[in-house]
Amino acid sequence: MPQKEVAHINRIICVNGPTASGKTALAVELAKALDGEVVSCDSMQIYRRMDIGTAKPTAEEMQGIVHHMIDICEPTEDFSVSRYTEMATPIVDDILARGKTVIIAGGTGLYVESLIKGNDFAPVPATGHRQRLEQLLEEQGLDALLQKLQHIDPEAAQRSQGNPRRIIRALEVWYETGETITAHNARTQAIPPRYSPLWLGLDYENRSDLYERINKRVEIMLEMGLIEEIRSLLDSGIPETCTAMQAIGYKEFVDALCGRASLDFAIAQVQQSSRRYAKRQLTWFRRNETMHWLIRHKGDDFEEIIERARQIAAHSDN
RNA sequence: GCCUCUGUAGCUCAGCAGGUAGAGCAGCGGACUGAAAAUCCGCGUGUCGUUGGUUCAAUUCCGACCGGAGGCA
Repeated sequence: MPQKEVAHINRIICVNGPTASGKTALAVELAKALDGEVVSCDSMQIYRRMDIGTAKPTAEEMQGIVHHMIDICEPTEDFSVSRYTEMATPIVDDILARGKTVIIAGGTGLYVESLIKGNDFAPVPATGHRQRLEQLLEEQGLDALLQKLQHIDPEAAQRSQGNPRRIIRALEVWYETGETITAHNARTQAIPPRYSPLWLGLDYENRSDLYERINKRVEIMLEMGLIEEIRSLLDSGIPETCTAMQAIGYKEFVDALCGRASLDFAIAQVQQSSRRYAKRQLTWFRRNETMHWLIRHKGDDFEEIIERARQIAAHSDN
């Protein structure tokens, strides 16, 4: 088990917030101001050739700042939080060792949290348990699985009501490791966090302004050639069923390309899914009591946001 | 111009043989330890178009008016 040390205070800054709130730009500005490198924390920007729809920063937007954890795997690969932390942790440590600031930027709450806390995950060797459980779900339904879990780990059963993913995962952990997921979580949560970052959160004062930006951004993605990007992914043999293609802005346009939906319908769907996603992201980040929120207003001057972020970074010693 | 249908939540609509109303979607809130852009849980007050009338009581019945759809001329 890796030894956990709390890194030097304020050498790590997390930039979080909902999609389209300005994380990418703020991260780059902070990196420029604080001699930093950016570690992306986004579950979809990891995939190569999925650039437009994931709002991956362009070379121009990066302004020469080094970005990590982007374009690290193929769209056909299975990825996971576990792989994310395994890859990102040594990168963070290396940046710190070189005396630079780490800017962890992204909207995938589970990934950031796991990286910061240093979570370790119950291993899942490829013994086929998950496949077997998924088949059971097909054949016998969710209640059958829930009953099994009820005997093994009543607490997890209680928490997972109606949620097939969680129920299967909880059972899987038990069959693979002989430890319940509840016990595993309790054990790992007792370990102190690996890092102690400064948390910065971006949000809009009015939800409707955020949503306007999200809607607009979908249109911009189309102008940038999102449809062509998706078509070329499909042409190169990426199956539309793989996890990467379930990303918002991909699955909907795949439907349109295959004639299962009109383009207008797909656009509306992408916008709506993005809005809901933004809401879920906010739910995740809002529970972080140590988050310093940078509240944006419609048509605000982003320079001011950057300046306030710099101020907080300079004065913070939490 | 006449006739018929219609006007109930942001949208699509249900309902009330008279006792001030409820679904789906949208929206909002929440959860989250190996798919997380995933997966799941919770939340339904709105001048029942306006205005008169009948009635103890009208969103519900009757009239007029104002919107919308269709038909006949």
